[in-house]
Amino acid sequence: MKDEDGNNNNWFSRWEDDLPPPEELMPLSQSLITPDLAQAFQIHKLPDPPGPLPELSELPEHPVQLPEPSSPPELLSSDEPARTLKRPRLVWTPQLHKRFVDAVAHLGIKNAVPKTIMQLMNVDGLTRENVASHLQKYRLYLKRMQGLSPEAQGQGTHDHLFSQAGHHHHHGLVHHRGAEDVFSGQVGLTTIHNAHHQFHHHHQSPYQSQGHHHQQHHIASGGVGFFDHRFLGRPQHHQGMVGGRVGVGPGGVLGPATAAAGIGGGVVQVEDVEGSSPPRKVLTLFPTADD
DNA sequence: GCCGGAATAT
DNA sequence: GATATTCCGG
Repeated sequence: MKDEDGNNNNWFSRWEDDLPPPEELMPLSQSLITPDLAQAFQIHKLPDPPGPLPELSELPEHPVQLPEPSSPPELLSSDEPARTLKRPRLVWTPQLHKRFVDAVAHLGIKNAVPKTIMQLMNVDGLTRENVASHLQKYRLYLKRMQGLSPEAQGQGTHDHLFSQAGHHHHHGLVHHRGAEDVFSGQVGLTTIHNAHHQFHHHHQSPYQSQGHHHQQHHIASGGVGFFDHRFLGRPQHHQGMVGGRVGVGPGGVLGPATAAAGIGGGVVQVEDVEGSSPPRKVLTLFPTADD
């Protein structure tokens, strides 16, 4: 136990120092235990044992996987479907939310319905109900945005991310009123250009390989023109029933079923990045891997 | 019966 | 407050 007072502590002392800022990177497999459980046990952070902890730098290309509970603490026979088990609450991490927003943006308002969004998001284990619930909240968020000055919108002075991703624990003098630190995705920061389907990222898709559906959208930020009108009238382009079934019905603890959908179509996303004198833009293919 | 959306519950 | 579940109309 040599402690050199400063920076030569063992991992135990500095394990959280090494944690990259949430804004930097965030593994898509965040909850090792269910939020409920964590809450019930009043666990806020779970010190990962010194072992193979989720690699932050090893983000796979895209097939997003929802963290699945290995199994409820209770007994779970290896052959019991346990169709009465409840799946843990979904935690909408910024990454997931971004996928959601991207999906919604790419679908027209006409197609931006739970099922379609869910399919586009292509997240393993994500249910239609999950999306529906989130969508409901998202719409409320948008509605509140409507009545705000354009400044206030992009002005996400504090781009709060809800979920337990960027937990601040400051209680003091931050009195907010109105909708400031609510949803705040990069909704107001992201510009989506329509691009021709140039790329074809195909990953393993055990379930389906749908063709490409390319939707073109222009989402400008800063303007009051949210994705409102452009939302209101989109040529539909249904891809028909994709057989993408991600696992589990009721309570089915879906394993690491890597359900990936071949999201064809290359929609390029352009976002402004600050930090340098000349703001630069970054292109991202739709099925953002770097989210 | 499936789905979407709002209301309501946890 | 966030997410889930229920309810109801289409």
